[in-house]
Amino acid sequence: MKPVTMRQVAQQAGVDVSVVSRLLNEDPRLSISPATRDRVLQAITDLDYRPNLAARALRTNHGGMIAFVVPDFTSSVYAHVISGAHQRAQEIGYAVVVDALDPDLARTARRYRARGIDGALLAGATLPDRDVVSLEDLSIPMVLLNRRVPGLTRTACVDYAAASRLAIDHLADLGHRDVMVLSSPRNADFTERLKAFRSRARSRRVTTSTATAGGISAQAGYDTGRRILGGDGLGEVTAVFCPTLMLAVGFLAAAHATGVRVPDELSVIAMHDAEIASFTTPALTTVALPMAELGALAIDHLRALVDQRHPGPTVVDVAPRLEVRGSTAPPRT
Amino acid sequence: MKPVTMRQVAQQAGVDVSVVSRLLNEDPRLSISPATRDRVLQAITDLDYRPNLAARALRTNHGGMIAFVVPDFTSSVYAHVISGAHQRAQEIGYAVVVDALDPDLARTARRYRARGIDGALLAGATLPDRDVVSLEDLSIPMVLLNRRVPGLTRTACVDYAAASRLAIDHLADLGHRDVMVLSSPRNADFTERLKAFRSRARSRRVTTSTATAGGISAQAGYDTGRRILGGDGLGEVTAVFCPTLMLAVGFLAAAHATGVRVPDELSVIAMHDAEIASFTTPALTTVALPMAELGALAIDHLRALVDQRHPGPTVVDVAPRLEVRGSTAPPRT
DNA sequence: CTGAAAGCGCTAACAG
DNA sequence: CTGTTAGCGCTTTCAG
Repeated sequence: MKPVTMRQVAQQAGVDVSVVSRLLNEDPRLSISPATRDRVLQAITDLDYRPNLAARALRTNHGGMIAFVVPDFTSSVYAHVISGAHQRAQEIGYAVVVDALDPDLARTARRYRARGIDGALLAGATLPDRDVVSLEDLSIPMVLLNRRVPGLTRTACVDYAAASRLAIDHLADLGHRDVMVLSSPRNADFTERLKAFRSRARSRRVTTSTATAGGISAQAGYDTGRRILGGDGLGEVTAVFCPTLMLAVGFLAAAHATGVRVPDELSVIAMHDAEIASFTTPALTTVALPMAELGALAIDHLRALVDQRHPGPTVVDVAPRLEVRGSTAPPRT
Repeated sequence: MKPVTMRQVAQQAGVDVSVVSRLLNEDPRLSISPATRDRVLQAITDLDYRPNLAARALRTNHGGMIAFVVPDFTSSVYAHVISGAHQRAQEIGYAVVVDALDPDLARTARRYRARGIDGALLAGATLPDRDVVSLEDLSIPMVLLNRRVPGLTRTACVDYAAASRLAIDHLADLGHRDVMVLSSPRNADFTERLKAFRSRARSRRVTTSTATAGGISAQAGYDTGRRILGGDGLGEVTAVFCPTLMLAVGFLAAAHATGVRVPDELSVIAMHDAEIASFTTPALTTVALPMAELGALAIDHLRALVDQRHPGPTVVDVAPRLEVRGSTAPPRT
């Protein structure tokens, strides 16, 4: 009934617990005879022994857990990130705790410390810059996801520059010269991708204008769409870039509602890809980003910090991919 | 730098650690003078003391964590459940670990036990019945989500009977007499809602037929839609019931692709609601279910088990709600 | 009403 | 190459 302890393993193998412990932790300066080693290993499997992590944590201040912190569980943006993170964490023996974002990071870090959580991945799109720059002196390491802040190395990002290149090049190649981008002041992680987008636009001699949306939801996209398409405001604009998938879904619905035909009158392209993009009408052209890899690499980054190493900023090395579907076409002449 | 220990608190307050401990744990047979009590409480806040949960776990075999186990992180079905579960867990001082489903529940339970995870919530739609019935004799308690198995009390479900009543009544009131339901053999949790749906249909004298889909994804819905709508197979059917939202999204796209007009020629209604339902064309009529409450009540159920109590099956008491949108209308005469 | 003391299962420094 | 030992921070029984 009660779980097997290391003591029992040692007894069964006829050695001391310290031998078992050092074998399990691969202590480099342990030289063990193959015979006893085998006996210990045998005992471990025979008894189906599992180390008690609470005891280990008590001893080492090292609980073998990382936290994944999100501002909102219901926004599915991070599903793929967490999936990749979980898988990698599992491989290196860490468990993943999910938690809601508390703006007081110092307090959060202390809470985690007391729980045996060794580090945290932060989906901190809504945090003010000033809270984020002081990530270095928290009581546990934290890595910021998909957002860059000057002077901060504790970040892991996908390659928004490459993604923006893909999006702009696609539009420019189709002949678009005037693109509107949706923005959201509340989402600090947009700055990254919008900056990259605008910069690439300049080099392709594409003019960009900006419309402000009230968030990242489909509703925000819809409202913005109604506002823009409802008036006479489109002007020379022949394409719209949405920095988020749901924003594009809402925008598309607004286009439908106002009778603006996509892609005949207006092209729409979104950053990020998910199943839903294939099932809107028209299906959405998107730039697919390697979010699972982001999660995995963020775990590696965090683990390095936990092990007292000092990695530079992580940028995911898997290339973004353009998914051309029905929402983009050459502009009407 | 190092976290404050109970020792320091005791020292500061001029008492023994055991007093602090018993105060913190609200030991019933501790009578403490208000004066010392206050001194201790003061010391705790002054030093910003936080109990070391690893130490407590070691002592009590009780880590203050629960696991939320899903077959797949990227399917967003459980976002609201986990949100409600997390909130409730937080309120009672539990942390939530997320994990991927491993069909070997006994092994999982032992792994969790070694980690200080006190119990688990199981999104076990894909588990065979035989694995699920023996939930009672695992080394930690587990509660099955949204699925009922005869003889098993460790479940927490929303009220699919009420939800089905809502769906059928809506269709029947509109005048539909012949409804097709989408099913999926791989998803054992469908049986519950489909049974409820068919039973209510009988009492409203609505005929039901069944089409088998290959899963719960939009792609599955699309493929099924193409198969059904592409042929000459609709017959007398004037409405389709989808037991999952994404299935309906895909089905709608198939209707569009095959030129079947929704809701003029065919009504579509889905179980479960999410933002996307408002932004399809036409917008989807759905039955919204209280998934966050399900999460919260599942936590309560699990906590009762952890505390050695024996609750009966949990059924969420918040009523489902019909969200009438554009995808349902009276049948064409 | 409060203190002393043992020990949960494990790690790591040191001794043999 | 292996054993001894001293705790990590907390809970809990038993004495005062």
